[in-house]
Amino acid sequence: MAKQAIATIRKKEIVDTFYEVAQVEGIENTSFAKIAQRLEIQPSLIVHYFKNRDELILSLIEYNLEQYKKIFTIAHSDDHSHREYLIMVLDKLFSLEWNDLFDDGVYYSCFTLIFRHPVIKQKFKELHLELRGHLENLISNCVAEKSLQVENPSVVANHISNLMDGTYYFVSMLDDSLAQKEYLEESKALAKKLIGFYS
Amino acid sequence: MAKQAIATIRKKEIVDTFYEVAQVEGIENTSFAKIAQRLEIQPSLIVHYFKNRDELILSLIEYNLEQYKKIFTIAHSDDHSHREYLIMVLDKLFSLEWNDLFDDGVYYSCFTLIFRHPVIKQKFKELHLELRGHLENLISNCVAEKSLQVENPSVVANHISNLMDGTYYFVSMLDDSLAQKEYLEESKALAKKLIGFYS
DNA sequence: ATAACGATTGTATGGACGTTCAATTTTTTG
DNA sequence: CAAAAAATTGAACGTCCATACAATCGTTAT
Repeated sequence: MAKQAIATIRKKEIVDTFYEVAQVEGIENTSFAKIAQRLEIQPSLIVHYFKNRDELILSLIEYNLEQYKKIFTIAHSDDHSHREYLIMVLDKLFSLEWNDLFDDGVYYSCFTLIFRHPVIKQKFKELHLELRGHLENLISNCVAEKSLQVENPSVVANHISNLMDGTYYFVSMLDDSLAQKEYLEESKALAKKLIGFYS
Repeated sequence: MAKQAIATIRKKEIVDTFYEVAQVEGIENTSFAKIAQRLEIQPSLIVHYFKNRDELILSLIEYNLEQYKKIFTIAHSDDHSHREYLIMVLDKLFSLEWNDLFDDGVYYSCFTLIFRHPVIKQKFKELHLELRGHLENLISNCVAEKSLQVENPSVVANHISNLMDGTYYFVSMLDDSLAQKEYLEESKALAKKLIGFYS
């Protein structure tokens, strides 16, 4: 195997394993030693690739944010109108599909780092602004298509995003996934109402 | 001073100092030694009062949740109608006054513990359900008073709460407090709209 | 007044941590 | 095939940590 490939794979392996361990133990309790043990390598090899712990955490965060972003990606086939597409996106946004993409515990743990690390804060901010901009565009498309009447797409995109973020925050405190779904449905209904779509 | 009083004061001192250090260093980097140093006592004295780290963290969380709860407490004088009171509460909920009550960084750090500690999860859940119930009551009072027309106070209380939680989550990524205020205002406007109050 | 008790100190321990560095193995390059 | 470079090992270091424990000091109760 080419060396370049080895380096890339190893780095990915290490970040993945960091993620796995962090899911169970929490980021703050995930050490080089634990990651190395699970990978059956020496801790010093991790240092070889990541130099120090901060760099490793930053990689974890970048991985996390990439995953987060994926929730928005639905193939936009020409079969659908912008309106239909927007509805599909909303259905996905207020579903439990996030769980397949990332672990809430790890995600929120990374998030808390924004309060002490300006660079991380910036990354999170950019991601969220991007997603909100994306949602705004979808709404604007519908307005242009005249399939939707929304006065201020930007504001509505913010409202829906806030609603969504707050709903996930809340349902993460619930153990019953049925109850989670109901709360998500309730919020989704409001989201649709906000764009003037009554289901 | 009575021994009982000393014990109570010391415990409070320790939790307060934990909080202070955690604000700057993060919970995960706040050790017995650091707390002790700031208080000019021996680390072992902390152990004397808290037995182990988990117990200390639990106390921190309880302190945090008490503070959180305070945002809802506004004296309800008889001078105000339920409707006026509700508006006052909403104004407060969507203000930056939370910052005076607790540190967002510490709060979210505590929150992330819900994903690995069922007891903590339960505490957070109860708090939020209580606050949502409280808000629902305020709305119901207005409906009874006939100063508001809301079909389902419970659902609307959830919507407003989700909106609020999501808005704070989002504005914590912003550095500019003016921008924070604008986003909060935007969300507050929707909250008022949701109860049929147009300002 | 003295015995008991809680508050506090001081010291010690063992373990985990991040990181370093030199040595060794494996792969690539010329 | 030899030399260079990268991957990996293994051992070691100093630091900090949570916690244990025995000793002391001060207060309270009898």
